[in-house]
Amino acid sequence: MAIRGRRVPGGYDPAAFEPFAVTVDLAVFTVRLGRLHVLLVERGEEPYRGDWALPGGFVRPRESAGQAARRELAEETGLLARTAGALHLEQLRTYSDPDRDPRMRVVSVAYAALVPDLPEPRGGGDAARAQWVEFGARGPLAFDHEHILADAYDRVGAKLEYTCLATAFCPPEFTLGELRQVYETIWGVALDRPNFRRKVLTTPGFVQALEGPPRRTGGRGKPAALYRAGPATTLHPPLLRPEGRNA
Amino acid sequence: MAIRGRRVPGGYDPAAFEPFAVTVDLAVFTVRLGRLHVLLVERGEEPYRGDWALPGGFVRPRESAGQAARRELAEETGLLARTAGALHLEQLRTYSDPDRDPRMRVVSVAYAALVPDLPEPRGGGDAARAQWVEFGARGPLAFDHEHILADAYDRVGAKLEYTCLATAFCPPEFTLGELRQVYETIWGVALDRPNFRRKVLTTPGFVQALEGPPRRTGGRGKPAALYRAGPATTLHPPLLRPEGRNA
DNA sequence: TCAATAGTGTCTGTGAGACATTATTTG
DNA sequence: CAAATAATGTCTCACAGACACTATTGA
Repeated sequence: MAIRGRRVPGGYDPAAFEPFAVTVDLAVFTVRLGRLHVLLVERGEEPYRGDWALPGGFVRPRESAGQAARRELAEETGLLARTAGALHLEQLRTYSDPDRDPRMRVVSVAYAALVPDLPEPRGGGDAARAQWVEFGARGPLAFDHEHILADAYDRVGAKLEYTCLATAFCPPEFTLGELRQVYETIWGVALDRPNFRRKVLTTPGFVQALEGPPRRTGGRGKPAALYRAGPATTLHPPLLRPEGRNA
Repeated sequence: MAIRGRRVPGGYDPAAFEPFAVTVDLAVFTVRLGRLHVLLVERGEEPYRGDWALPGGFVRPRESAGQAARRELAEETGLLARTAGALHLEQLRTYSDPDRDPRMRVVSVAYAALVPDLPEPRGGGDAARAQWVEFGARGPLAFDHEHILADAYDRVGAKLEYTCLATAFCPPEFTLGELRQVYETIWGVALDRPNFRRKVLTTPGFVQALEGPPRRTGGRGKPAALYRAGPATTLHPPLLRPEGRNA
């Protein structure tokens, strides 16, 4: 209560306060084969040895939490830093319960990241790197990571409604069917195809039709036109999910 | 990179990491006389001596950031802890730039609080307590607090659209005119009175009409019916501000 | 009286939900 | 052929914006 406070005069003494460790935890989502997946690591040490956990690590002395999150994301996915730098990363919130880590006082800044379907993250040659795990398929995670992951999932679902975030799950060129599948997968509902198409195409800047009439098939039916993500970042009006959200 | 990491085997050593201080900063808003106000303190020490800053303080060893924010809110407003406990407090985001405080490494978890028009915060008898300052009336704040305050303002404006948050700015019993003034003050736009009334009254659970026909005047015109905040927390569909939001 | 606010009612345009229908591919 | 997906079109209802109008107070 000395440094920023206005009640205790005199200087400040950093050593007077028990040190906090500051970490970042990442909830990295992708859509694979119509299923939502999360990047997880298996813990090799106590506590929670053998359990799954969110990837993460310490914030270094000269970096911000956002920089630490981006660095960890690049390390865990095995992507080049430049590629990882283009991915969507969003600060979720900070978890600071005094007992969230039994070893010491750790405050963790959680981030959510959305990536298109990437190759299996096995770049560095290190063992025990992160793996894609289907959302909800693995039991409780270590520490309070189950809680963080649930918060991240809620946030992502909510942001799909009023932002163009869904394109972050898609490759650079995608069909409207793939984009719709992102919504359906994350929200867990079926959307009316014609209405979805109308909504997306009439929202200025959401997607851009690719000029050359290339078409790509997603399996059986008629080939679909390709689109790119547009310049817009928010949706007006929003694309609300069918039954009112907000549990 | 030892504690949570899976690459460096062996135990962990807290002393190996430069200690971080963790603080909370509060952006406390209220509406007074149709103007948005923020709770600020004048700094009595270097750096930024004499500048205005957001109230805040250190997270103590055995409390979470949210508990610290609530404690600071009670201290700065001079309210009883029980009263402050009922106020709306929301974690905004965490600010962690390595150079945000020139003295040491401080990571700050920012909170936004919305309170009805309170008496001037002069409870404790201490000097240099927080004061209500009209939003935008004071020059740049100390540290990165100008940035935090701008983020808080954006967040509050956005949350008015899809939550029942506006009632947090009102006393327990309020008129629809007062509620509308909250929106107009924060959004900085004039709203159509009949349409606002229709929207609020047809949103289930937003407000509850008080039975006895008590009425209260807000100055000149016809007395208005009184309402209480309803049980709902979110608005479906949202109450969007006139010109598309999202700067 | 006027000015200001509360409250009611009406019209209209936008947009979303619920379809039907056609087109184009694979098995 | 059937099945699956893409794409277009149509109808309807809900709801928000833009008013007009009445009611009730204070100056």
